[in-house]
Amino acid sequence: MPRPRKIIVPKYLSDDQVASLEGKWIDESYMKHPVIDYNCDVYYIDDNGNEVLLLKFRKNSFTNQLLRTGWKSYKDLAKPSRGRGASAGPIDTTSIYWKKRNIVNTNKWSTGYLTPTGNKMKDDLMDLTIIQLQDKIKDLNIKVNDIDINYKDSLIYLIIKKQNGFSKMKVNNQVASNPIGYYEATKNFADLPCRLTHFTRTNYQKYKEGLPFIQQINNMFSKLIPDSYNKQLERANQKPHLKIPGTCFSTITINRNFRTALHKDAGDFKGGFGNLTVIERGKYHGGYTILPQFGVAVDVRSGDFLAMDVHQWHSNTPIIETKEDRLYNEKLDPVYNDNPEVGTVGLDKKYTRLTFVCYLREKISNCPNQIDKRYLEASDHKKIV
DNA sequence: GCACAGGAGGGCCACTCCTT
DNA sequence: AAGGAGTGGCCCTCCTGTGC
Repeated sequence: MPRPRKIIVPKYLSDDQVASLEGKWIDESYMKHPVIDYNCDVYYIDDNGNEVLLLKFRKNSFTNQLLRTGWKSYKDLAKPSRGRGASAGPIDTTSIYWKKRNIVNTNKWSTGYLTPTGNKMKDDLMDLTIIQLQDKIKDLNIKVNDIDINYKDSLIYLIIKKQNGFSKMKVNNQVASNPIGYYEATKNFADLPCRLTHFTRTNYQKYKEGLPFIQQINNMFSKLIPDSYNKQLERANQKPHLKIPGTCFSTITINRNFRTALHKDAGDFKGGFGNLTVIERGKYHGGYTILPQFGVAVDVRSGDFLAMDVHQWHSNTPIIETKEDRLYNEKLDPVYNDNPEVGTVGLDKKYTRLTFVCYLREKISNCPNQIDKRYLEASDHKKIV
């Protein structure tokens, strides 16, 4: 195998410029270099003029047998989620998912919505005349500006808001993406301890069966970037009961047909690298992993390995089905039976692009050394304990 | 440089409806 | 009756911006 190519890139966008693109779609126009689809190490020049490793990419890093293992074990584990933040992209008000709902307080990639009670209020208020609505506004002591007072819609929403018909929670576009493996304590909704995530526990067999695939991701990381690997392994070994066996990872994010908008990964070990691979079925083009600040993009395909600094802004270019791709994909035996009416982004497609991002969650190291065993083992489909 | 306020983030599960 | 799938609510903590 030829020596991997080395590329050194400047920052084409300032930190502020790239940050302002958070949550936005990034396309191939941000590429300043031809797409990387060969073995390659990319370094960037930081603000002090130092060469810093940005990514290492290696083609065909998995045997077909391991890819089959990964596919079989994990193809169904990319559960739809409304909480992926900026990476889920701007709220697409025309999408199947949002057209079914009444959304409010929409801002960039997150939005509120009318609760079922709010929807009911809306139906009832629609029947009123503007005069009746204005009276209601006065009765309820709602402040209203000179413009809104003349618009039925505005008045209706003001009344619903006043009567608590807005969701308290904000959500993002629904995409097929969720964490598998271990998670630190969460004290917001429920008081959950450090644990194996519930979805991992209810799919425990599949999770276990796929581990040889995950361990190969680990091995690639170890081989390519030994310094960072050892740092991360040492950190992971502080909580051996909360790491994926035979790896330096706590957690894997599994995505299906998920084109991410611009984001930085949150929650992972600051000194670590994100380790990424893809398993695909059917045909598509694009979906490059792009770092727009540095003008580079990588075409990560089935069985390729990418280690990258996920604390830099990154995204995916559009995933395209050409006419030929579509004809081919139409003839594939279906392996999923998703209901496209639900509107989870990407699940209407016949091709499959599974991505695996393996990392160590930063706060795992704050977890206690003793954890109730029930949070760390297989579960039936009932309550968490 | 600090205190404070306000907003954003977010995994799990109860509930409903439907299928077997 | 038991399950799967879809839907939407739970509310604390962290982060960021602002004003002193």
